[in-house]
Amino acid sequence: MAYLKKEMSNSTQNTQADVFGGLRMTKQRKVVYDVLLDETRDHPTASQVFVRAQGKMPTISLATVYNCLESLTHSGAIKQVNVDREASRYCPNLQPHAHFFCSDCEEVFDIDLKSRATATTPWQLPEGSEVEQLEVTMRGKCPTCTDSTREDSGSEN
Amino acid sequence: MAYLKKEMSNSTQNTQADVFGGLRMTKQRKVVYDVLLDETRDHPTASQVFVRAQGKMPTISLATVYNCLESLTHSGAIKQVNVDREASRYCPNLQPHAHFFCSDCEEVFDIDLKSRATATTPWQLPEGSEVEQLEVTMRGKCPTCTDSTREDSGSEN
DNA sequence: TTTAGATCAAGAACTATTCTAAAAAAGGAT
DNA sequence: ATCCTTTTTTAGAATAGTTCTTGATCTAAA
Repeated sequence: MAYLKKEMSNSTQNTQADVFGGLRMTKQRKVVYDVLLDETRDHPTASQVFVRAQGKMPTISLATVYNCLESLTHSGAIKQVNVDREASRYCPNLQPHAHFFCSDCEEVFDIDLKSRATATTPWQLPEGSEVEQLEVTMRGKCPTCTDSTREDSGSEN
Repeated sequence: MAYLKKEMSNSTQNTQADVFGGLRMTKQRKVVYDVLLDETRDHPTASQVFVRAQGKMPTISLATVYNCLESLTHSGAIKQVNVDREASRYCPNLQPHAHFFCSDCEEVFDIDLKSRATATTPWQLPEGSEVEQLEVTMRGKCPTCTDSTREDSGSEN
């Protein structure tokens, strides 16, 4: 809940209005946001968010989930993650990070920057260009799947 | 045409069969590939490739363009580039590189690696993970658009 | 309480892409 | 060359994810 703030308007007392970056935090938006925070943190798609959100609020609609995901993304509360042409996924991790998709177990992992590194470090950017947004996605095998491929046994934890 | 080779089978003489990585180079595939090589190198979408291909071969169909782009991608002759949820774009540059999308002029630029750098350099990959594929896309303003924004004048070339 | 604007819900519409089925083309063997 | 098999092409239908539309509901402020 770290990214939610009470609105501190001085002339009115607020009712429902938790806001994030000027965005009114409605019941539905909160449910959607909570799904991303609460559950397995597995970068769910809109439909997956929808199903989980229905658990908390049975009347919520898919269109609303899309709306909420969009407004949360625009306000900067969450990030939209695209891999190839697959359905977009959503992620509440606001730190700069990359995404690793394991082609075996199909899970998504957040990859952090090395300390003191920036994502643009290895790239020869033309002078004068201004990078506003950067997305890095990797495909491959996660350590667990690399292990189990090696002999099909090796489950040490 | 650097990536096309004549098939060197020793028992048969070949007719149409230029191949790339085992892929038969049919008329249509060649047209599609040539569109990517010949023209403005602007990372066109499938529909744009289709229009340009029709210029060279009026009977070609959109489905075939999709087929060709897919087989060329799988054979490794070209790369598919995805940015957000927009239509896929295609690119014949096989060197490791990132893509920069200018939000002003909407053009796409290839960004090369700094010498001796690799794309994974800044990332803290868990030990044992195997990266098979890496995609880096940036959004922002290209040098030209940064310039012209600064004063709306500055056209020095 | 009224009002104006924001948000929600349900379903239709849209778009890029993939699938299907039949026709055409290509390659190999006779 | 001719037959046979496999690959490729074509055109249109189908699909999936997402966006749009419309009317209803909610909210904050007056």
